[in-house]
Parts: sequence; C-alpha cells; structure tokens
Amino acid sequence: MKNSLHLQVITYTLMTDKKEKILQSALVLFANEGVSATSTNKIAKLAGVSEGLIFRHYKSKKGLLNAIIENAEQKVNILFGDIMMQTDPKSVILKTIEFPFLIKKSEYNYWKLQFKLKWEEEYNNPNKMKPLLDKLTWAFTQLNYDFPALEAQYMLQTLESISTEILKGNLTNQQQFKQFLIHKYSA
Amino acid sequence: MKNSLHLQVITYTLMTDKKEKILQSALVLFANEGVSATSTNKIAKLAGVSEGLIFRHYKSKKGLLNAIIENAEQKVNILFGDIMMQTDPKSVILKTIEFPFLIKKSEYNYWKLQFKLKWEEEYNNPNKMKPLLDKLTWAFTQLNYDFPALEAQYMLQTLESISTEILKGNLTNQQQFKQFLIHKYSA
DNA sequence: AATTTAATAGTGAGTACTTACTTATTATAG
DNA sequence: CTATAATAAGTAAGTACTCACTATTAAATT
Repeated sequence: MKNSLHLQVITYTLMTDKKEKILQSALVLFANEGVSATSTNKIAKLAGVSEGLIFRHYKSKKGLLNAIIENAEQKVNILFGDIMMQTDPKSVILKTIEFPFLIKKSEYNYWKLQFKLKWEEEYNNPNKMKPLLDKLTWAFTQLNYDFPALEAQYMLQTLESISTEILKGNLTNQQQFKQFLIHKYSA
Repeated sequence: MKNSLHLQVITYTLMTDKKEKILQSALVLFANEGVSATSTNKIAKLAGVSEGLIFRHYKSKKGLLNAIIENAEQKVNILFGDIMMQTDPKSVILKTIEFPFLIKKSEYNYWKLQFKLKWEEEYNNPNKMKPLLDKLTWAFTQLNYDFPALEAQYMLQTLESISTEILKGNLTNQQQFKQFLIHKYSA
C-alpha cells in the first residue's frame, strides 16, 4: 500500500506509510535522546527505511524536526483552545489546572520534545503563552484576586513545571496533587 | 605559570591554567549548545589548547562532563545548605523563596547545564531534593498548613520553574515576582 | 649549586568511525 | 508511460580519541 489516509484532528493529510514511520521514529529518538544525539542513520534504522528517504521527504534533518514541531503544536493548540473558549473565570482556572494531567501517555514524546526544545534559544518563544496568560489574568481579575497578572504568571509557571515533572516520570501522586491545586484555588 | 591556586569554598584544588580553561570553555558550550552538540574540537579551540590535552586531563568527553557536574553540585549544595540550617519555619520558607533569585549571573551556565541534564535519564535524580522537601514539609507542619507535604512539593516545583525561567531569561520582573511570593506565604 | 632523573603538561598529526546529505538507479503505482 | 517512492552506494566533513613526541617543572643525587 503506497498511501494511507490519516485523520489528524485539524487537517487531513496524505502521507505514505514510510513517510509517517520516519516521523514517528524521529519523534521517539528526538524526544528521548535529544536532537543532536540522534543521527539520521538511527532514525532510518528504527523506521526500517533507507536513510536517503528521510531527505527525499523532509529535505534535511532540520526539516524533519520542523515537521514534527508543526505536528506537536497542533496538539498544544487543541488543549489550549479548550481553555481559551471558557467564559466562566472559575472554569478557566479549573481547566488550566487540569491541563497537565490531561496529557495522554501516547503523546508524551510530543510534549517531551517541546519542553526540551524550550532550552534552545531558537525554539524558545515565551510569547506563545501570551493569550493564555491574558485569559488567566482576566479570570483572576474577575475573581477579585489582589494581583491578577502575577497570579496568572505564577499559575502558568507552576503548570509548566508540573508538566515537566509528569513527563520526566517524577510526579507519582498525580491525582492527589491535582486535587490539592483545585482545592487551593477553590476551583 | 604552570600552576595556580584556586579557592573553591569547600576544597582547595591545584589546577593548571589550561586545565581550568578547558573546564570553563566546556561549561559554556555544554550549557548553551548542549553536550552532544559540542565537539571536543570546539572546546579545544575556545580554550585555546590542543584537542589532545582534553583527554590527557579528563580522559574522555564524559569525564570532562562529570568534572563539570561535580563543580556544579558544590554550588548547589552551598545554596541548599543555607536553607537546611535554618531553625525557624518561616525562615525556611523565606530562604527557599529567595533561592532562585540568589543565583549569580556568573554562575548561570552551571545551573543551566544542570537543569538541561535533568532531561537525560542518567542525570535526573529526583531524590536529590529529598532533604529540602523534608525540611519544607516540616516547616509547613509547624505553620499549621493543611497539607504540609503537598505544600512542600508545590513550593519546590514552583521554585524549579522560576529558576528555569530566570535562566532562560524569560522572567523580566524578578523582584516584583519575588515580593509576590513572599507576600503569598506571608514569609 | 649544579646536574641528572623522573614526572607531568602540552602539542599536532593521525586513527577508525560517524555525520548529514547526494546521486544514480530501480521499483511501483496510477 | 510517467511520476513519484524507495533504495544502495556513495561523499566530504566532522567525530571522539590515540600516539609519538617535545617542553616544562619538580625531585633526587651529586
């Protein structure tokens, strides 16, 4: 079979099986070993494909990375979108707290890669969080918090670190911790 | 000059200038470009030494990394030690909050490297924080918080994320944020 | 104090192997 | 038949590391 139809929540994409296999294999390696530590040779072997095919489909190693990042950003936007569309301030807080705990195990590698890349200047874009930060500031304002902007910043930072710990496998008491946060914000 | 005397707060170490230069150059590159992305050739050039000298002094690239990590851990222990020796629960909280804001610019690379390495399974050791976690749990217990263990975990995570943002250069309102946290814990 | 001996610091060219990427060629689908 | 998918076999530059060698310093012996 040369082509297969893959449903991605936002767009339909036609991708050959092998092209897709390359993407998945690269994701696994990039996320767990790091981009520089992953050779195109390794990717090809894991994907069961000739090395040349990577370059036919993605032009360069960086092109492959960018393709993965685009995929990853879709997944972020889906979860973010759910928060952004809330109209009740309490729901905004609640959804935001729930956010790190909603990350599916099957998508860990996407998130791992994204968090790792934040350490590379080229891919670290703090402004990407701006809309969510504004939404949270609005929510805390509605709820009459003393320093809504700082509260928003505080919450975002906490959530980033919680996500990080979950992805590293360090947060063993996830549900307990989630309840604790909800209780703390009486959300 | 072959040898120079370097005062390191815990031990005195005799190191040749070039050996020291290798260490510093490697730190800069490891912290900012990543370990795998840094070649021994690059390190040698930045240090202004022959590549072979790296291996004479540190045996391998990994040996060099380990030497840097040892140095870095000393710096962590100094800051941690200050918190651990506090006897008043409020002081424990206050010192802990102040912790990320005490990181000197001149030592950013040490911390950057350590935080980056937490993503590599080999170097990620969550138990290293255990003593501090216990101390914080004790402090929150003394202060009659409802869930001292969770509060401690929460605070540690917050601090990790603040440190991270500072090191990435994303936290522009450091003093404001620090005051906000102190106010929040009335510390 | 002078001279030999030993040890360490440092170099530069070379090692086998890996890297990202290319090119020529063949297979396969519509 | 044509266009694209896929491969195998390249390439030049880079990789961590070694080796044979020299330079510098310290220690031991006169």
